Amino acid sequence: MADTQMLPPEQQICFALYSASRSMTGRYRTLLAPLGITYPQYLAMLVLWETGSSTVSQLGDRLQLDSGTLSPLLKRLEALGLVTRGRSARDERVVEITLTPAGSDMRRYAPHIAEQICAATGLPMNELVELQSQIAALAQRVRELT
Amino acid sequence: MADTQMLPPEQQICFALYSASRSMTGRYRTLLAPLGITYPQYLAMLVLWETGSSTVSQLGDRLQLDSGTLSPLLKRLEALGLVTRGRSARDERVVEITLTPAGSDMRRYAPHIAEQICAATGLPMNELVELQSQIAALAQRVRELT
DNA sequence: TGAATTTAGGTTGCGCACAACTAAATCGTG
DNA sequence: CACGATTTAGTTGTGCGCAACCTAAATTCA
Repeated sequence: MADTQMLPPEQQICFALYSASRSMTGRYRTLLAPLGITYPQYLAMLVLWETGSSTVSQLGDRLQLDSGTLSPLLKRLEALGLVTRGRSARDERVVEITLTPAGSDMRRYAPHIAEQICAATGLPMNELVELQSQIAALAQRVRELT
Repeated sequence: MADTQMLPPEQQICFALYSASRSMTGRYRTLLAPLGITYPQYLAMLVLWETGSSTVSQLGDRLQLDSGTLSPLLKRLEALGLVTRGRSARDERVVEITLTPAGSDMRRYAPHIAEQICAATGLPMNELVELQSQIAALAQRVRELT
């Protein structure tokens, strides 16, 4: 267990993740500015483009976010006219988030954004996929420590 | 450029980084709770344990954070009695952040924390180092796109 | 030397994250 | 069926991140 002792932040895995995540989010900030949404809002849109409609807790499961984050975020997407929020008839506890036509239309910009992001990494697609899966596996292992 | 088109968030590199970063920070939250500091505060302490004393902009360069984040963060560390803040005599624009004895003492807990974090990744040290350097390189490439 | 520029740090405002808490609806068991 | 436990969202409060803006001090250089 040689020298985990006092590594500088630059050589620690968590700082690499923290720093890389913020760098990538900054890239998204530029790309998403014309759409008027933030990166976490874009993540919610990605799920909705796939499902058409989701409950708050389904979005929370997909994005690993709780209602304290999602409730105000989804209200902002509603204020932008991209989604509607409404209580389920079957179960009044549940809030269904549904894309509006404007929200669906926005999907047209997604391919261009994804392409720009991949280019920004400077990695070929096969390496990108490999790195992605390693990081996702790491996240899951850490998350599952309760 | 096969299918960057509409991948779900779970298969995108940025979401992996974002999710992994939050998982790891959550782990640090548990480990740092006894010390009463947050992960970003811990990062500042790591730099100060190495240097003894730094200016705000030096900390900003190391951690890639601006004064809008660091100024209030450092005031909180000062309120906790871990650092002192004072204008440089040579250059009145510069604020020097210096460890207090209590701040230096806290260094004793660092090895245990680093060990717990490495264990939480579930990776052997050589793989951890390899992954860290790939992610750090990615972050730097993205950051350097201006 | 004195005006323009640069640099260092701080403030404000907004949007996450997350803990802790609340209210309402539903479920499960006796 | 009753009633306690669980589930679902929302609210509040704190601490980041970051853009935009501000002030003061130092530097440049005409």
